[in-house]
Amino acid sequence: MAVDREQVLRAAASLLMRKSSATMDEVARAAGISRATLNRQFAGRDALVRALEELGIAECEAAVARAVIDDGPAADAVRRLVQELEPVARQLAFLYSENQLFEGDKQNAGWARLDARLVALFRRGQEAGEFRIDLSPVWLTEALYGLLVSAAWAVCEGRVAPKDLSSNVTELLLGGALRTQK
Amino acid sequence: MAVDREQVLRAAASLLMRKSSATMDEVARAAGISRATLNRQFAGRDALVRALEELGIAECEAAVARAVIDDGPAADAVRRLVQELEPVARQLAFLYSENQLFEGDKQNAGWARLDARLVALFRRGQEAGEFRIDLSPVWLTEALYGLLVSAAWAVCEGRVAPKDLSSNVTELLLGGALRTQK
DNA sequence: TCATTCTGAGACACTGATGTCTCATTTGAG
DNA sequence: CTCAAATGAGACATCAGTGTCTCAGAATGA
Repeated sequence: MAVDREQVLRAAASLLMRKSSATMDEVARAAGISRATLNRQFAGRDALVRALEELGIAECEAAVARAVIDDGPAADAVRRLVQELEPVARQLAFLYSENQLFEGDKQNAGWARLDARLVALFRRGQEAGEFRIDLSPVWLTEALYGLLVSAAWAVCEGRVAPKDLSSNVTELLLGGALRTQK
Repeated sequence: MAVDREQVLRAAASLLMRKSSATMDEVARAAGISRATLNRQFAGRDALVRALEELGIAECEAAVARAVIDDGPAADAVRRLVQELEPVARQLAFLYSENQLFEGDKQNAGWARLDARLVALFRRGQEAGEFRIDLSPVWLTEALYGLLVSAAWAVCEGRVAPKDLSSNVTELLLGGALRTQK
């Protein structure tokens, strides 16, 4: 028995990303368990979404850790980061559209921690002369999230090849669309 | 009397962007009308969202037309486009998270028309040697949407100044985060 | 083997949103 | 002013989703 809690969360994320209005019954069926068991694991839909958020944050933080973003050139750090973040992109896309998470006044502090890490990375790149200074680190952080989510959607709809996801995000974020002579 | 249908739609968009789970009653109150009248104007929540989508598409197409994206350098066309698209960004952000719109098999053809226009713009830029060719026009289009939505969110949460929205999107999309010698 | 624990299926009541209706009131045109 | 049209407020039934419960059956471990 022993329901694999994490597997349930992954199935839920996968379904909810495509259909955020999915029923608890649909979520349960997608996870291969019964609605009763789903309710035993997560006390209500809200708790499920919160757990999803918690898992997403944890995986993002793990990705940040693996990418060792404080070492070496900031541009390379961004490349590693996006690479590591790629598997989390789908879940991020769901959480991104779940703005219910951000309207309460008890937002998960994990996002602030993550933001701080990324903002620090971009600021480091600016201070090292790698990144332009007319775009604020906060905006660059938001843009990174946004591009990641957009790319996940595009892949999900078959408009972009999965293998191109990470390079697309990285190249656009760092280099932009214009041709430049480096 | 004569309820201003468009004003109702704008109020609904403004509310639904922040709280996509808002009740029809809340929407009505936000628009300054009664729930009965709201239901007289839009037969059900679904019809309301569809009308919102229709309005969003129309405004985007109007913005595209005003930006005359087929004239002059593609980069300048993108700048004009983002400038014109800025007022629609909030509504776009709502529609972007309303993935219910895209799961049915009767998607609004307006999106395809818009996509085609933008894809053509980026392709033109590539053929003119302005844009790099290792990022597909489809991806650049998705990235434009994504950055616009991210920026709208960032502004909405006070992380980015409203006046910087358009330049942030344009600069990042075209030039990227790296410092380059042009 | 037995006992414990967990699961699945179904039934149940409850809640909240929705759509519809009525009726008094207000608005605006003629 | 007069009247038709539209609005607001409220009541109402309906419905889908939810959370809880029970019970039988399966899995697990001693």
